[in-house]
Amino acid sequence: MKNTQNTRPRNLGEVEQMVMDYVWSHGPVSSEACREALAARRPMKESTVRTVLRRLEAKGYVAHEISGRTYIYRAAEPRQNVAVRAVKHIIDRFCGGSVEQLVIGMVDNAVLDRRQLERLTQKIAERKTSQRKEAKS
Amino acid sequence: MKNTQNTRPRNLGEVEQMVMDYVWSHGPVSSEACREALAARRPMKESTVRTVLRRLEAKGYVAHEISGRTYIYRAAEPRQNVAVRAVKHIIDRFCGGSVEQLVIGMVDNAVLDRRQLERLTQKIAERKTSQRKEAKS
DNA sequence: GCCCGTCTGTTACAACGTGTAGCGCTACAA
DNA sequence: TTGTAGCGCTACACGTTGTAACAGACGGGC
Repeated sequence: MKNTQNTRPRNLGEVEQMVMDYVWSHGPVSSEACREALAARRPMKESTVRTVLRRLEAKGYVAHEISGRTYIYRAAEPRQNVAVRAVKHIIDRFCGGSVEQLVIGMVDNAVLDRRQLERLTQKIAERKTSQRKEAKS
Repeated sequence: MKNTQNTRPRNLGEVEQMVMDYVWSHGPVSSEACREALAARRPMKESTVRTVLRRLEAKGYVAHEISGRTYIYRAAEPRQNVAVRAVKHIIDRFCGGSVEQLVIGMVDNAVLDRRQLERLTQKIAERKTSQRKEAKS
């Protein structure tokens, strides 16, 4: 419904990931701001950053608005959504859609423990009731 | 502890994925058997399949044993483990390790519903008690 | 013992993704 | 008007993946 860009949830490269992390953490940024912020860990020319940002936009990860003459990039989607989609993809790919097997595996691998799961179940129960209106995707 | 091959959980390509799916579904296979099985959906030369299999082995996804003169490939790890590791990776990368946010997001995105989660909590409770012996990685 | 078919190892190559960046054009400020 | 900040376009090197040919080795039948 909003898949204007690409159909495949392509992974991000290392630099792309770094940039996205920054955009997600600190709201809207200009390419220069971004470059400066990452300069310590990864020195890049400004044009490099811009290219990355542009590619990220092509992939649908960010969108830009223009402030004066400067492009201000902001995340198109919150981090969490991307994570969820990525996980969904994994589930489809590896588990044939069975989330259960995955979650069980997560518990077995100590990624998730029972206590967390219980808390989650609760939190989710709340959410669920407060938003059961929309059921179409 | 057994990371003899690579450190990064590189993604599989499309064909690699298909091959892995086959290996995971049907136990140990020869490259020829694999080729034949996938021929319908994707015709490939036998040498192509072999290359893919060899690369998968280099990546640590499969291992081979020799039967006569033929290489028999088998999955090095069950599907589920790979899925879990992939998810773990996503969690680290996107959620700063917070599984909760992710799972909540999954529910919000209808990837997981409360009923499933409840069932899971139960199943997991069982598992947990029947294996609390091992706590080391 | 020799030849053949079968399997494997090696090598190649094109397409694509990603990191990195230069160049030139435009528009605003002095 | 001219300098300069900021953007689009283009390029290129490198690694990954899909695809495959070719050559060497080995085991079996004649």
